[in-house]
Amino acid sequence: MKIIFMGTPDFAQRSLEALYHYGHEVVGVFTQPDKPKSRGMKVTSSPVKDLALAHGTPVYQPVSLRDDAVIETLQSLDFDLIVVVAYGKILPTKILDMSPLGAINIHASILPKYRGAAPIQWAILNGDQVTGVTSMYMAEALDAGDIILTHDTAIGANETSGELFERLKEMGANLLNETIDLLSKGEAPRIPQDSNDATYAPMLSKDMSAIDWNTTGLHIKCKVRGLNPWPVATTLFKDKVYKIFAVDTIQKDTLAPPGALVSTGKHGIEIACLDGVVIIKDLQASGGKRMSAADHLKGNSIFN
RNA sequence: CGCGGGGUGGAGCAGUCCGGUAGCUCGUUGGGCUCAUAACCCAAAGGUCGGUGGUUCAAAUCCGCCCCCCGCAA
Repeated sequence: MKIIFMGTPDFAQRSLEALYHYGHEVVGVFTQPDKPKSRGMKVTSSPVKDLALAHGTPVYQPVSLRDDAVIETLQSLDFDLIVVVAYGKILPTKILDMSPLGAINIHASILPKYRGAAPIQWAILNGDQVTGVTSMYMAEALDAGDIILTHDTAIGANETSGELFERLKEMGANLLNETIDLLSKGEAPRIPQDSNDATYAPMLSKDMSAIDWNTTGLHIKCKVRGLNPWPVATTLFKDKVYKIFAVDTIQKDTLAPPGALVSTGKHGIEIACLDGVVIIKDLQASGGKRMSAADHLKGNSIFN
């Protein structure tokens, strides 16, 4: 099948890789423009672009899709289907209508739950035990198109957003392949979403990093897992900010008020919360490297 | 040239401003104590102080250049 692929981050890259792997003809790739990034503000290209170039596929990086030049580009390409995975731009209906077999999208949740930018993280933040990936026909509204297929998976009790990301990336790529199979046979179902069940997963931000110790241990653990690897849960201790990468809840009675230090040891740093004690196992002080709580305690006595 | 922090025995840190025998906590090894121990006591091994050039009688420390790691901002 002749496909135009639109995507940007590594999650999308994996799906593009699957398209190449299964022998589809990728006639063009759209991805976000190169941007100055990270230390030194070096101009960086997206993972999708890198892979496309490695395969000799033409790459297009329009700033806006509402541009006649984009329409002309698409008209010049011979394709059957548009596949969108984490592109980061809204596709105008004008473009959706140009595709003979339509446009499909891979989304990292079981729709209609968690429409939006950060479905993986919100599934963990909310303490869900199951999530998955969905393929759908694209519609005008955000992630509201008719569903084609879904695959679900259990979320591990200690799984972080980063780890779940890696797994769903694989599942998404496989789901894409199955979906295209069905489409090419004309057997793809079209199941409307019930918008009444829809929930939204907005982009995460640094503003939500601070841990509120006046909540339950389970809640705190979900937050730490969900915000790892970005933006990472943080806490203020003696006027210094610490990034918290991993915690566990333990059964322990304490008279210490939420947020207070209970004890330290090889196993970690124990902090009181609303319903017990949370043990910090992996952290990073400002300006420092990430390390285990035990290592941190060796040269930093502030917790003692 | 976006802003800032840092590279010191295996690990985490101090010492750098005000050059002059490299220190702390943990770990490792050996020994001791103990019914016993991840606890305690004693001892030992282990570092060209990121690299390089310079200043100096003398550089972890001052100056130049380079490499690597981290945070912010995007």
